[in-house]
Amino acid sequence: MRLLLVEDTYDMAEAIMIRLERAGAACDLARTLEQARECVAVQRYDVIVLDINLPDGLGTDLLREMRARGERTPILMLTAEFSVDDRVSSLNWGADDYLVKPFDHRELEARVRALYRREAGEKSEEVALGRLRFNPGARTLRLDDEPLPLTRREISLLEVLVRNRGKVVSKERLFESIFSFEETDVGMNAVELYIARLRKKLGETGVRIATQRGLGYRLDIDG
Amino acid sequence: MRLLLVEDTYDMAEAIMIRLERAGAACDLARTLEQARECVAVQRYDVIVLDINLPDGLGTDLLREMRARGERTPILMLTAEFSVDDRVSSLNWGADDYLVKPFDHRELEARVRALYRREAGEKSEEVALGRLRFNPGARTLRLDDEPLPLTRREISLLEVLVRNRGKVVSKERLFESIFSFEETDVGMNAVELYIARLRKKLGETGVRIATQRGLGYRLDIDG
DNA sequence: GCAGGGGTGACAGCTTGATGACAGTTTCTC
DNA sequence: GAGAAACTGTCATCAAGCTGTCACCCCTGC
Repeated sequence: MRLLLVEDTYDMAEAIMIRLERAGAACDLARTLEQARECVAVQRYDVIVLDINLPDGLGTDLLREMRARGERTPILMLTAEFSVDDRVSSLNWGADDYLVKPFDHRELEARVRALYRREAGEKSEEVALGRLRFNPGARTLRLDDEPLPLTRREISLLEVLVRNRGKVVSKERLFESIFSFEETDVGMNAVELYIARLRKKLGETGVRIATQRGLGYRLDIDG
Repeated sequence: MRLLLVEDTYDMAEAIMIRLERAGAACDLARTLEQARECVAVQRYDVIVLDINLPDGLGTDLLREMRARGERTPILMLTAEFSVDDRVSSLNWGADDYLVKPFDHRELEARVRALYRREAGEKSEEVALGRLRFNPGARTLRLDDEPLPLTRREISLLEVLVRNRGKVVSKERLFESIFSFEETDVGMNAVELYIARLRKKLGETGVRIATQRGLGYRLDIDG
């Protein structure tokens, strides 16, 4: 999941970043509205977490601009205190959810995940893949009820492939979903590496990753 | 698709070229207005991507010249920052679209493709060819829902034939749509080769490539 | 039957992807 | 906090697939 966090206070931003990254998101941070605009122009995000109070304007401005352009990226607003005004105007302008600070981090994680899931139209959290069952929220994979341990990166990769199972996903797209701008010096070879590692772990489970030369990879399920 | 990119900054040009070429376009690069004029004089393009700020003038000058000559080649303008002036004058002078830098590369790809498609008057992205379905954007071909893998060149060739299905396309025209000036040392035999390879892959799918001796090739659909 | 364009198999060079080994880093455990 | 274990990403090497040339054959229309 590629995520943009727009939040100016250092401590808050840091805390949220750490949590979301641990939860497997490739997470970019913007400290100002201006930075956020640049990020949004260059990168497509799965979810945006947007603070309302920013040094150079209101988060709702960005929200409004994006919706005016027809961008439907799920956006979760953060508001410093419970303000009926903020809430009403946010939802009016097309925010998908909002959260009042201070909040429980697990709450934020759950809501972000819900937005991400809703975007893909998945109803339940767990996805059945032949003999495998994948739970992106809990970040677990099981083979016939037996846990099959994967690392953070492997799960991030698998998550994108599962969301697009049966369809080809380009290597660039996979890269963007796994690595944030901060990790931009990572080579494209890393994607190939994790594909290889995933393949090895998936083994003969009936789930395969097919290579489409020059186009990308596709997750196929036997039977 | 034969495309001209007019862009002076090296990195930007490089990045765009790589993307568009991977997307199957035969892509010429002009670093100056002067170079661009030469290209346009010599070669017919399907789409032109034109930066406004160039070392020896404004992209809008070229736009104006071409429109004055009655050339209707789809042109997408690139502008360094959001300037209402640029936008208004570009669209006034007959630009077909514009994009503000920085942008998401997929956005550029999608817009270029939209212009190309519009030029041919295609409404939807996917084209039905008997039992085959061809999606030039995703660059996929399917036979009864089964993917039929083609290589980059094969798809580029097929794309031109499909756009002109039922009509004869000259070998020179096919050559120009597949190879850019940089690949000009490639022999005309290469077109024949790819025709042969395409024929082999198409097999008995009801889509045939007929040879019109001395004139070119024509894509026919049975039934 | 002959001239010239077109078709095609074989091949060599190149690009892209796969993978083992390794070193730096983080995380876990005691 | 020290040591161990696991995770990450780079590099080098290997394998597979794509590309375009060549050579040679086959048609087709005179």
